[in-house]
Parts: sequence; structure tokens; C-alpha cells
Amino acid sequence: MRIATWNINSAKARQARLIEWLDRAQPDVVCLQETKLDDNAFAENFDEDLFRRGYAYAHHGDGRWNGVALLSRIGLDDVERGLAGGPGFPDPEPRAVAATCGGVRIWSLYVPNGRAPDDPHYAYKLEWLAALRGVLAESAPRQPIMACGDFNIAPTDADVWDPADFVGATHVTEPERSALGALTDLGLVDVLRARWPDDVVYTYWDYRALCFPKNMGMRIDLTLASADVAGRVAAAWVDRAARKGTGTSDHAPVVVDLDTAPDGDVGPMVPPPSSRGSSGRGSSGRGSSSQGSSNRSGSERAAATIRRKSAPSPATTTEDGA
DNA sequence: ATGTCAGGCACGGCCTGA
Repeated sequence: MRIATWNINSAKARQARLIEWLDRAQPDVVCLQETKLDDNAFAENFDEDLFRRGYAYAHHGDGRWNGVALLSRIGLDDVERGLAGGPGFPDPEPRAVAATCGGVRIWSLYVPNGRAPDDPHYAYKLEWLAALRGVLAESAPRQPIMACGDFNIAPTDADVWDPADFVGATHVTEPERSALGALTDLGLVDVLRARWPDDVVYTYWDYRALCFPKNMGMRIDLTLASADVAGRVAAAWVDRAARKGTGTSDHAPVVVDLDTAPDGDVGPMVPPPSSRGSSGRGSSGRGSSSQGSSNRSGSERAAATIRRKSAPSPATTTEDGA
């Protein structure tokens, strides 16, 4: 079961890249953020592309800004749009959609940016995260869950290319990190970081100033999983190829492969493509701890990481081509 | 150098958001 999250920065502008990526990456479930479409426009643009590939979807958007979606080819049940009890700015915005897919309650989340610590949008961000905690706290004890999306928070200073550059900025402040900590305190595991504890792993690079080629990035797109789900993680990586070239989002997808659940009721309805065998699933199966790294495959490593240099220089970082 | 994009409005560049 392959789950991905991707802030695509406009579904319409990204249509060709998204479809191309679905065909290449073969995710079973995709959490999208910043579709920037209303529900009708999303349907008009994507019904044919998605249904032909076996995906059902739930879109929650009202047009110009925000907009989230869940795509699934392994079932899409009990769809829930919006964040119950969440704040507005001033009205509630389409930043959350959830569904049960393959036995896991999955959330696609677009946390407010915050803009600046003294901006009203920052207070809104913290209120929104508090409401999210309330919703996940009800769900987490009852079922396996994953909360995926653009959190607009770098969990630690290791998740930004230069902490000094972020002094006074959002995404790194203590209240934001505490709000994220309140989510992990529910027992949710940041599965990408658990998988790559010591590597430079970014998911977002500003379009400006050659940030991507220099690897001046941030890790703000997160895949949080309840312990039962985290224990099934067979691989987790950032698909940096999706950020390369022209016409890309400024975010790259985060991809997580789960082994089949212990009760064996979960699996893709579409036969796994041959590419799947080279992405970390071929090893021993369940029992791979989310903390463990010994069974990471070379291709997972190649896709996921940039090696940290002893003297970090953005211009000289190279891909780890295992 | 806020050095780039995206959408909206409305068809030519501004404005807003990220």
C-alpha cells in the first residue's frame, strides 16, 4: 500500500505533471494540497484522467486558494470535508479532507501558512492546529490513522537549510513546533524522519534564487502515522524527480510504502507495477521497524536524500546515487 | 535583489498569496 502527499500548487497548472507522476509513481492513495480549484472545476479537469486509472477521489475546494483532495484506488469511504470545530479566516477554508482507504483513516491537510509571527494569520494557524489535534485525538485511539500534508512547520532546525535564515520567520517558531508536538504526543510518528534520522531530507524549495539546485530547502510536508501504521512502514522517501525540470510545484511528493496489515485485508486493487519491486518492498516484509534503516533499498536512498557534507555548501551537495 | 510562480481580473500588467 503506497501513500503519497504532495502540495501541487494548482492542480490545473500541474495537470500534466500530476498525471505523469501518477503513472510513474503508482501510488494507491494520494493526498493533494493547494489544488486552487472548486469542486466542479476539479471534476471537469480530472474525472476522466483519474477514473481511467482506477482512482476514486474526494475534493474539497472553493476556488482561488487552498483546496485539498484525496485520490484512492484502494477504497475511499466515510469522506469527511473540513476540520470539525476549526477556525476560519474569517470563514472556514478548505484545508482538510479525510477518508478511510485500505483500512487506514487518512487526512490530506493544508495547514495555514501563518505569514509572519505578528500577523493574524499566525494566530489562525495555531488555532487551526489546535482544532486538528482535537479531531485527530478522537480518531487516533479508534483506528489506524495517517495525517499527511503541508504542515508549514519545519519540525526541527535540521529541517531547514539554514536556521539562521529563519530567525523571526514562521515555520520554525516554538509555538508552531509545540503545536506539532501536541500531534506527535497523540502517538503519531513522523515516519519520514524516523526512516532517515540523520539525513538532509527536504520537501519544499522556493522557486527563487536557484533554491532547488542549491538544495536550499525545508521539510514541511509531513506524513504522521499512528504507531500501528508506523510499524508497517517498508519505505519512505521524497520523490525529488517530481521537483525537477519545468512546470513543477515548489514541493516534492513524500511517498510511504506500508506492508500489508497483520490481518491481511489491505492491498492494492491494481496489480503492482514492476517498478514497485525496486522501491523497498522486496525485502523481508512486515517487521521492518519505522526506526530501522538497515533494509532501506538503494533506490529508496537515491530517491530520498542528499548527503550532508561536513562543510555544507548548497552548491556542492550531490545526490547520493546508490 | 522578493532573484518565482500561481490565480484573478480581464486581455496588460497590477495585485495578492506563498
